[in-house]
Amino acid sequence: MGRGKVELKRIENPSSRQVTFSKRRNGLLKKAFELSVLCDAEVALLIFSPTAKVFQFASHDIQRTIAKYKTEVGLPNSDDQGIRTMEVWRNKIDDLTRTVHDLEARHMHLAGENLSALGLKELKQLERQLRIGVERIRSKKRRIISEQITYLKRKHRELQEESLHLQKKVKLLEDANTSSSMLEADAIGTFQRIE
Amino acid sequence: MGRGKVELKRIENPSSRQVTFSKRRNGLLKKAFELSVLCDAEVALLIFSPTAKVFQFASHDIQRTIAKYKTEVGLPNSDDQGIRTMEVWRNKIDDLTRTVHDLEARHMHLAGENLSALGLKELKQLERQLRIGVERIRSKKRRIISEQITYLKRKHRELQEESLHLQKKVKLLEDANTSSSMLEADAIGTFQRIE
DNA sequence: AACTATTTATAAGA
DNA sequence: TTCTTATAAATAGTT
Repeated sequence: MGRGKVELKRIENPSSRQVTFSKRRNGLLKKAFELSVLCDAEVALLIFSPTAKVFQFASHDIQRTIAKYKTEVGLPNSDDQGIRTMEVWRNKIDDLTRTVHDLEARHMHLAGENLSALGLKELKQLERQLRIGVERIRSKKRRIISEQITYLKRKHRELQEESLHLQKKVKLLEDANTSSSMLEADAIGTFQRIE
Repeated sequence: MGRGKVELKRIENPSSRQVTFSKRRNGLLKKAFELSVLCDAEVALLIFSPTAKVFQFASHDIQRTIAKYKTEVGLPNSDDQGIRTMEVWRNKIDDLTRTVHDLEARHMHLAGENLSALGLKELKQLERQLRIGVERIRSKKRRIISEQITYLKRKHRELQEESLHLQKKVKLLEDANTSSSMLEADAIGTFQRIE
């Protein structure tokens, strides 16, 4: 409808494409509106220009129309999917929360708090657990201490030996000093290096 | 465009409304298509007939177009909101997971396992904690046991008294039996009730 | 943005 | 629904 027939393909000339877009967009919006009025239809029309501008017509609330469409078409309505995902996550959170509560309760029990709900049997078991724990910790402590003692003894021995060695050296140097004072500087240098 | 001009208002005659809907719907869909091709535009068109039938045209993926529209218009894009909610939940899950790990580690320590990473200081503190726990548990145990003993003693006393009482009753009945056999049935009834 | 020659859409009728 | 056709409306190309 115009002076010439147009081929159904992208208009290459950018400016005439822009003009045509503007004209036809208005026509389309108008016709969408007319359809909705004349025929009592629910219409939603979204147009993005190539330059990413948005134009829209909606005879009713567009959110609702879109939601209705999604339900109607029965696509994996992203909302539904979201709800399912949410449920999975909620379950995960519930699980974790329960685990945390359990652990906190156990922890309190082990700390000897909040024992009111426990019976004699549970208390006995708990005590046994704690005694085992204490024993293990003591044994670990003993091992650490014994290792430290071993280490310190060895260190002590080494230091003693070194001390002895130095003593000898000092003696030697003192002897040398009495016979020749030329060696003194050198000897002191050696001493410092060792220290 | 037609034999007569039409007023822009709902067509009252249902059948002609239906006909007009059908014709104009096709026209609209066609024009939407043409716009998208000629002008390289992204177009989405949703039409619900009054009878709730859906018709649609979309030049691109309609879900994406809708999402794009929502973002563009800056409405509380349900996707974005969902993503934000998800992030909050993810953080919650991370927090809980960390808490669980911490608690499990503490628990293992209290059980005297996995002590390798701990130093002498931590071990001492741990031992102290456990000793306190053990002491509290023992005290609780003692209290329970003492309560049980008290209860059992009382019960024992009560039973002794009851037993004595019954013995007396039996004696009484035996005495009565020798003097009058008319009372026997009644007496047995009483006995059973008490038991 | 306006104009106008043409094409296109469609109302009414069959 | 579909086809036909007269006519309204839209719009391509021009100014």
